[in-house]
Amino acid sequence: MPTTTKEPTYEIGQFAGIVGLSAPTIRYYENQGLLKARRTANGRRYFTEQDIKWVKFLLHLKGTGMSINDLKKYVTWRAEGDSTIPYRLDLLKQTKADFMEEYRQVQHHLQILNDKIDWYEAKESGKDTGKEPFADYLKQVGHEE
Amino acid sequence: MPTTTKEPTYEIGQFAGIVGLSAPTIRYYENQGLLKARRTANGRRYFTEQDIKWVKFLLHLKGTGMSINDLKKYVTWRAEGDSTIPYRLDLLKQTKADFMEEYRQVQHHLQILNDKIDWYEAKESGKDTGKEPFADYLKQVGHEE
DNA sequence: CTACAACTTAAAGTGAACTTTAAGTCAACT
DNA sequence: AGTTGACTTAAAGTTCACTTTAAGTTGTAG
Repeated sequence: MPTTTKEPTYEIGQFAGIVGLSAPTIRYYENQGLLKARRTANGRRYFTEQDIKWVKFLLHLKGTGMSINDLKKYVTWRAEGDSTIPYRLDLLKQTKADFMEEYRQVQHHLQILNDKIDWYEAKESGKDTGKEPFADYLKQVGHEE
Repeated sequence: MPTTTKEPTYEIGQFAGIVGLSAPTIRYYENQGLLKARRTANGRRYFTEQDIKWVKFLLHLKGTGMSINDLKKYVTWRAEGDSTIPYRLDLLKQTKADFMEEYRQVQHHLQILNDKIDWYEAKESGKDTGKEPFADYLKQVGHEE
């Protein structure tokens, strides 16, 4: 008794929905060479579970700051086989380094944003109490660099 | 003995250098209403230490994800006085909420990136030893969502 | 068998945030 | 006084990552 359940396939619309992109974006990615779609006899694209995993992986890389162009490089090298692993590794490491740098800066930006929110909240609550000991506090939180 | 040291002022190029933007970008920001420049008798812009602080603050907000349009709203409300503080606070809080959401996602993306780097490094070091116990490891780190 | 939704293509359009260009004015140095 | 570099403007151009359009084909439900 063959329990060979055939792997499900998806047309572009369904596939797009699953990976959280639009159908045109999927076509765009295919044109950019980031993914390749199988075709039915009538020329319609269809995708597999593997494709879902692949796109999700690409989106993770993209989410760390890799541009479409970076992804293209990666995909091209990947297609060229194991000899390009050092290039791919360098690219990923550089991506990580850039990410970490951005991360640090963004932490600082968040700090300032939080300070400002606190500042406004203190000011608002002060408005209600009628008191205003905020002139000093104001200076204190005056964003020095 | 008057120690009244006059506050230094900067022309657009110097100012741009200090805040880390280009002169055209400063002009662009001024056109967008994000900052206002004083002018000399001859129509040249000049900027003060206050302007430096202001732009740096804007860049911190921008760095947390606020668009030029968001910044415009903020600046407009700010110019309208204390009555708009609730709007400004809402905008900053929403910015923070969006930021935190993005932050969470990006943490996950980084995790995947790190996994992949580890995976490539394991593969590379494996190539040198000649051993290959990586088939299993490979599957383990096969990015499930 | 006829709707109608979902697919196909190539090409043009969009929005965000600048950047570049062109033509001109002005300040500072030798 | 002349050259050079920094400024002035408005407008057009650039880049990125899609999105929209237009015209046509195909699969399915009634």
